[in-house]
Amino acid sequence: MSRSHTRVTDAVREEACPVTEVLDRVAGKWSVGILIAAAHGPVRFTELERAINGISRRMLTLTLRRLERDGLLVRTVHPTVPPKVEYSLTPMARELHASLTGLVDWAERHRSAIAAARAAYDTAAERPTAPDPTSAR
Amino acid sequence: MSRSHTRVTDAVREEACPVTEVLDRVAGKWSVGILIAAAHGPVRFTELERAINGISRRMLTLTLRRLERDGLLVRTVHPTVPPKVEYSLTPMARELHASLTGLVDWAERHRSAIAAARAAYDTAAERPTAPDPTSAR
DNA sequence: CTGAATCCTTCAGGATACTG
DNA sequence: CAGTATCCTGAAGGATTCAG
Repeated sequence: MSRSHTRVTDAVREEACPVTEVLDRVAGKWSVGILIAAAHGPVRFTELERAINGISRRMLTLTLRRLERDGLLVRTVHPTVPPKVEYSLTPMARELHASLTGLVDWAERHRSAIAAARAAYDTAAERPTAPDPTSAR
Repeated sequence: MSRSHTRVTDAVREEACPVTEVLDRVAGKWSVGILIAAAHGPVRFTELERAINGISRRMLTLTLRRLERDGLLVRTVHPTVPPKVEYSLTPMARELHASLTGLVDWAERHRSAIAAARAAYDTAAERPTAPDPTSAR
């Protein structure tokens, strides 16, 4: 390991602009979903599992751990049988909520526009050299 | 390929909640950086390359293409020598700007708190069974 | 109910070199 | 200047199984 491959890269990843830093911890495919789902009060593991729609048990656990590690979630274990674990947002995470919903809101508003742009772009890409329909059939 | 591996998964990825959709296009390590950098007017390729700090030429190109494809950036080629290409935000992307800066702002405010939380979490993890120093040495 | 462990595939992304 | 092409590695994430 460390075959002169991660030298400057390491420094950049660790030190780089805050931009990268933000996304690095909200970057997961499920982080935002979980944060939003947990916004309206403590949520149980299974609740999240069913609320998120498509998440695997593994990824739920992993993402929860990461969010907990970064101080965005607090994990409360109720020593009962069966076990009951609740996750809630920290104050820090609550501050993030506005931006997050802003993001989701934006996505919903422009969902179709984006799909259209995508389709248009892809269609154009399939016609590398056909900008002149005047000449043919 | 397609060994009954991506069936339900596909449907989920394509159709799933808007949450996943948002992040899927802002998810890249550099997308947000580029969007913010381009917020204050048309930006040239090289300008971005030097502004972003750490991005490779390849990733810059790829990310630009993806953002263009999703209708967040417009690419304007000035047929000059040497070539000059400018990227600017679409109105749609401008609406996103507030949330994005909100995110970055949040990150800067809590950068140290997150680092601390992380350190604390990791430290705790290294002491699986030592919550009681009253009993020993 | 709430995970942890293992295996495996895909893909983002870095390094490097070449081009119109 | 503004890319494109190729190679390669690590990390993300899905499926599945085992456990307290």
